[in-house]
Amino acid sequence: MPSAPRVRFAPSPTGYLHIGGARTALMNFLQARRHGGTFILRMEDTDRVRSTTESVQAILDGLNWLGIDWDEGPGKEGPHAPYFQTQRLDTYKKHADQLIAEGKAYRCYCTRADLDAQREATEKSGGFFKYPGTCRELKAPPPGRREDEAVIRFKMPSGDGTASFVDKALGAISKPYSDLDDWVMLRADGIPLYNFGCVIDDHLMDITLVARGQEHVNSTFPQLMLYQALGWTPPEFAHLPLILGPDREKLSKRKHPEADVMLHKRTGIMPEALNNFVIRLGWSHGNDEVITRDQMFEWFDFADVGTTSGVWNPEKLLWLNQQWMKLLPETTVAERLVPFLEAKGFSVQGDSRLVPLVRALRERARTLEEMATTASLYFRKGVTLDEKAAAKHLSGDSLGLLRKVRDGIAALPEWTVEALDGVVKSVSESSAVGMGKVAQPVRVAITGNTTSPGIGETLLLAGRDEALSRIDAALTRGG
RNA sequence: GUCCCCGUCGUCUAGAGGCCCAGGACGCUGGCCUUUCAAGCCGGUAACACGGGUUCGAAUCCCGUCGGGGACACCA
Repeated sequence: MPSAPRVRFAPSPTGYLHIGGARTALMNFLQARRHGGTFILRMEDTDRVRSTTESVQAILDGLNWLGIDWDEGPGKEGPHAPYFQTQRLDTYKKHADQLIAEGKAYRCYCTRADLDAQREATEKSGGFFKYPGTCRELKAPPPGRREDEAVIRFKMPSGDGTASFVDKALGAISKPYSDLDDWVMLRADGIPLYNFGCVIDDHLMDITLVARGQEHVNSTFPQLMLYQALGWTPPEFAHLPLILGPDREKLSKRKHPEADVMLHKRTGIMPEALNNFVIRLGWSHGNDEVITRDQMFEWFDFADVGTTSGVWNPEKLLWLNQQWMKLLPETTVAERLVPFLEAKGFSVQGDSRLVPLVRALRERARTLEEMATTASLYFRKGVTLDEKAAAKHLSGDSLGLLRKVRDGIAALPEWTVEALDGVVKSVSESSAVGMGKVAQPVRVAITGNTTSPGIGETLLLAGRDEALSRIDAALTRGG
């Protein structure tokens, strides 16, 4: 490979950023960074009915959230602008005209209705439809038809050759010409189809390596034919394994909600974790699991990409997310937690308990959303006691112990985890009972339940006033 | 249906002929730690799809079978 690769991600803006697309983008981005190359973002917005500007924005937002930065593309006009295919129409026309002039493409006047009928008939009889070349040798429009109504088709080379290429991920792949047909390059309105726009742009943008999902391996063959017809050297290709849903079918927007990158943001997954998870689907570096961005830059190479499709594993994503919550600075996690708490109606901006909260809860939550849910307990006024827990821990001798703890902590000049724990410990010792016997009633009084961080932390998190008031309420209730 | 690609624990994977009666991770599970719950630590569970070759030797190479996925548009 040339020393400075130029790679690209070319999504079609017909919806949100898909998880598979995000991984393709990530890998291309990493490849560029690792080898000092350039990463280009190009919008293949040639599907007139489905492409929307909202989708363009959604894709940009998704990439930004994941920290995947492009060097050339929307908002970063470079030497190969524009980066929207619908703004490059005259370029496509020029090349199409050239191909027609050279006899390598031709105008086709067949109507869609005719073609559809033929296709249906062929398929009904069990075959697979190939364009029969009806208009291949036409010199002029049929009677009553005009040139500007025609689509332009690529003329496949005749004979029994074989198209082949060496894929960086899959190895040698080939397909006989006889399996290919004369495909449409340009619609009558001048808007290109995928195989045409893609090749023209990849070449003009000096792309050296095309890395895309495996669903594109078959379209590589007609594209190769086009490079040949144009006299251009094709780039290298790397076809990445697919990401499958739990049903083992290709992750799709329609059937799999987890295909939406931003859904994960909303459920409290962090970008570090999502990138980490997704890069490990189809690629690995020895036994490494938690991988930082810098390590990705250092290690990633398309040569190490696998060949087998991977199934989406939500459990592992969750595990990775927790690993990342423990790895990232507490303050960073705290900042990210704020919106989730605000969504629950708590204004916590600047609250001094945020960082201690993260410290206590990140070992007990796998997502920011989960952490926020648990954290709500400490921002609310009062608490609802779980009946079973209260019956067990807020009765009899326990209440006496709880009272002693209350008196001890109320007398504390300053609330710190150490001081608070110290009170519980001394009550346990002076009363000659185990720590659990003392801590559990306090825990139930504060959280309403039997599980929480360490008892000192729990008290601190609740805050002096709220903690005392909850204990009083428990004492009152218990008689 | 045709073509293309793929096939190691339930899942993600290591493995590029002997280091593998197959290693790691998630999950599940036993234990330790412990004021609860986690986290952490230690241990367990579980796989080379099948059949033929090639070779002194195959998870690794070849062929076949079976299985899975993908592509077959004036979508990308």
